[in-house]
Amino acid sequence: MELDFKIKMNNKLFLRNPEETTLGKKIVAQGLFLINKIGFENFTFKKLSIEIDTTEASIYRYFENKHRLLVYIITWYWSYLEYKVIYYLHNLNDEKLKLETIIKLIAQEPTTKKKKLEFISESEAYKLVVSDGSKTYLSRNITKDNKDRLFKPYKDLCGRIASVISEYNSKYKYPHSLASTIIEIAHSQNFFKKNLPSLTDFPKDINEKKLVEFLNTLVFSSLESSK
Amino acid sequence: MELDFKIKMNNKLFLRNPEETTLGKKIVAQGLFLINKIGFENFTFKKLSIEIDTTEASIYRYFENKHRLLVYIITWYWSYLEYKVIYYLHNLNDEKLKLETIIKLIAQEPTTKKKKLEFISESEAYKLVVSDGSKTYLSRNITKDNKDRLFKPYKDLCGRIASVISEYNSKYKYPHSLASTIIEIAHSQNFFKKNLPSLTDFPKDINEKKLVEFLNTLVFSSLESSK
DNA sequence: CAATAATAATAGTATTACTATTTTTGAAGT
DNA sequence: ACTTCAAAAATAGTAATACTATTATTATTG
Repeated sequence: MELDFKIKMNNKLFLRNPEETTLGKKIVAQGLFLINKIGFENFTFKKLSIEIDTTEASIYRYFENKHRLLVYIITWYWSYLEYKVIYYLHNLNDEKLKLETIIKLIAQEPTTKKKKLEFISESEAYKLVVSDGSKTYLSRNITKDNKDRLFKPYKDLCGRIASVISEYNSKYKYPHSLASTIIEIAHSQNFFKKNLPSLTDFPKDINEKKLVEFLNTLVFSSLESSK
Repeated sequence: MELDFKIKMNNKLFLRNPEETTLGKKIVAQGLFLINKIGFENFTFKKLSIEIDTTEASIYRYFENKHRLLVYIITWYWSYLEYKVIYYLHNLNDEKLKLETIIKLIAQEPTTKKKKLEFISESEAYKLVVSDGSKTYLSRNITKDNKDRLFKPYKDLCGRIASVISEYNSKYKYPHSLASTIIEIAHSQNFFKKNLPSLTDFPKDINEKKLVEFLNTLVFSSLESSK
């Protein structure tokens, strides 16, 4: 697959654009690894600064706080995923196949490939989305963050999925809710599968096939019944 | 409604049982209000101690940290909700009606009534579940917390709902995933409705009627299609 | 009513989350 | 090559947070 595009990040997210310097890229890329390793709650700029051999204050010159770094990475992932959706849907004409493709893209953990252009690892970003993605909006700053348009990539992705849903069945009344439901459930079921398996019916070791099947039933029977 | 029961809390949750003392009950009840007011991230035992006119150290004698207090309240809510489910399903024979009742109980914010026996406010607990409920398990302690059986009430509730699902349609392959999906989506859609309305199709001011309808379609069309 | 156990308050400490100030680096002009 | 000056990063802080050890107070029992 060749994805050739440039993700434009919201500049409210950072104090200094991390893409522009070696240190900035290191903060984001290694920050992502460290958060996944020790958990967002335990993650501090101090620990990251030791890891990448710089100082706390230098990191603060790029990001206001660790929450903004989290939103930066998660937001990047939503934009990246939207591009992937555009790319994979490009040649498809069947609306059902389009939705099935979207569900797979959201629910399946990407296999690690050596990143080329991007300094952010896709598979690490997917892990972070599953374990900490909802923390971006489950915060007291949500009103301000929303005004700063930080959730635009997530809304754009939902909006795009909602359009495909409406094309499949224009009578269906809840395309946006169904779109956000697909995303949220794909991630929460993946999380439960790994950590609280009794809340699911998926075997822990196996891949996401059953989850994809579960989501397909959920989505298509809803959309069929209201045709 | 008369619910007459005693919720038995897991004693791994606290260092000293808060139900046994006036101070303990104040910590939980007022803690819940304060978390809802300022947000879990901004909440500290110091701030709570000022609010209820005691000291930080006294609160630490009851709860190891603020995360445990959060889990205490959320866990209490799951147990309370399971009792409510038992109570409301008691006289029902129709399986469809049972599931519809469950969906309503989960999705509708309870109207505040003066609590009698319980020192925890049900409607405040519901608000907390919507905004911070998932933070109980989205933490690095999940493996240890799970071993301490902290998520038992949530699992029990899901298990009970899964049973009703299986009774309605014994062929359906994902009763547990569907049960946890109902709970997670009811709360995340309620949260989005309030904070990021473009991710839903529900008008902000109106009650949960449309959300209930959305969930009903989702659940029953899935269950019908695989009969 | 003294002994002792339970409870809570005082007074700490280490870490976290930042910020102000100083130093270093590196490019531009002379 | 050498100064100038601005950008970048490091040093050295501070206030708040998340706890803990110690001391004091209160309640209970022999």
